[in-house]
Amino acid sequence: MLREDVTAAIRTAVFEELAEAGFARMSIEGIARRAGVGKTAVYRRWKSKLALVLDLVTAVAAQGLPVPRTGSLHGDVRALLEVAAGALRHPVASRVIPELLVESARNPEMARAIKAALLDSRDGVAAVVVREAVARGELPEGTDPDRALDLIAGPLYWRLAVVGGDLPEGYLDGLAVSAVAALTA
Amino acid sequence: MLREDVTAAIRTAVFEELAEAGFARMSIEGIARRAGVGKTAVYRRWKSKLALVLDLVTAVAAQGLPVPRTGSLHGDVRALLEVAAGALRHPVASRVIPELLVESARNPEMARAIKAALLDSRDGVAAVVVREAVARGELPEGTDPDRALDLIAGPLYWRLAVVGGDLPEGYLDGLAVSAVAALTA
DNA sequence: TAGCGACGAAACGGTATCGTCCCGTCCTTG
DNA sequence: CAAGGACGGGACGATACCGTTTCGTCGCTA
Repeated sequence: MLREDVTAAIRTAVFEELAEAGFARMSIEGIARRAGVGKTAVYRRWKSKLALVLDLVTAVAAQGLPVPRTGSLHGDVRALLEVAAGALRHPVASRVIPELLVESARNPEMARAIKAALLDSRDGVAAVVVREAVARGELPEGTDPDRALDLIAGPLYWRLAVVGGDLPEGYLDGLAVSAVAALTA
Repeated sequence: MLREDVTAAIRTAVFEELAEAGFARMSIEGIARRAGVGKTAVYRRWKSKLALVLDLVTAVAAQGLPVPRTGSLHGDVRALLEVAAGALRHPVASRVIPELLVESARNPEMARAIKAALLDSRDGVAAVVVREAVARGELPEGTDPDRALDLIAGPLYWRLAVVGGDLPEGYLDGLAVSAVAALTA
């Protein structure tokens, strides 16, 4: 039986290595070293670096994303932004997520896993939010959920993950208002 | 005297390697191989991989960005989006830009160069556009140019560079309208 | 036409990681 | 208390780059 504490130590080490060095620079040896574990323990569980990361990503994806149901488009958007900002402000996640997104441009398997983990679930959430807003008459029929996600997630991702900017007091509030205005324009 | 055709071949090879393998995986040997050149030719010009890429980035940055002056906020935003979309649709640039942005999260020197190349100049452009829109009365005084850039560039970057989506007919037009609505909200 | 210098190729010793294998220890289970 | 198995450690040959050096070729220029 594989020891669960060893498995957990490896998982943690992978996230840290991924944040610090990135997927390309990350090595099995480095992971084992950081986890205080033999290489054997890693290879006993996963057959490659890619399989390891893919496993972690899908594990995170399985948790799913809560769908906000605040009763108004603005409320839903605000809640979505709050969740996204929480993730992107996490010092490890904020480096791991862009790293994996860039890596997935070169790796179809990675792309599939990442899309399932972040985009589809988030997209699913966006689709639900849009559908309910349409039902309430807050958005015109035929509103594209993908485009809605662009307008909601794009500015926040750009600021937090791309430019590396901070998140001033009240920024999310203003962004929610702007996103709703953009959606209804 | 260093031969200019050799230098050009190396530059081209760097961009291609950067797009294909990424900064971390890219090697001087690989660059020389792709350029059909000896390693010596590369080391004769640059002292490291980082110096090489930094040099290319600042060279691109030196070209600067045209400031749109269409006379209206909507026109300026639309023009900005057009320029950005042109860059992000280029098959090499669309991979190189996110790659370097992610790399710059780990490399202060890279971060400085990239910021100067893409963000500051684009930010400068955004600042000009915002200032003129304020002067025309299209935007309230005190509008934050950074936030404006988030709202304009964010959705497009998210779609083209992060999610890897396409650019449907008329998307930029709609995005320009949405961005203006978001700015004036 | 003679010489200088950049060129491509290739070899150098050095480092890092690969994935595999073996060893001796320790914990758990039966 | 005996046995099996996962453990950490480390050696293994193989591969890929590192940055440097040497060599012979080729194209300028004086």
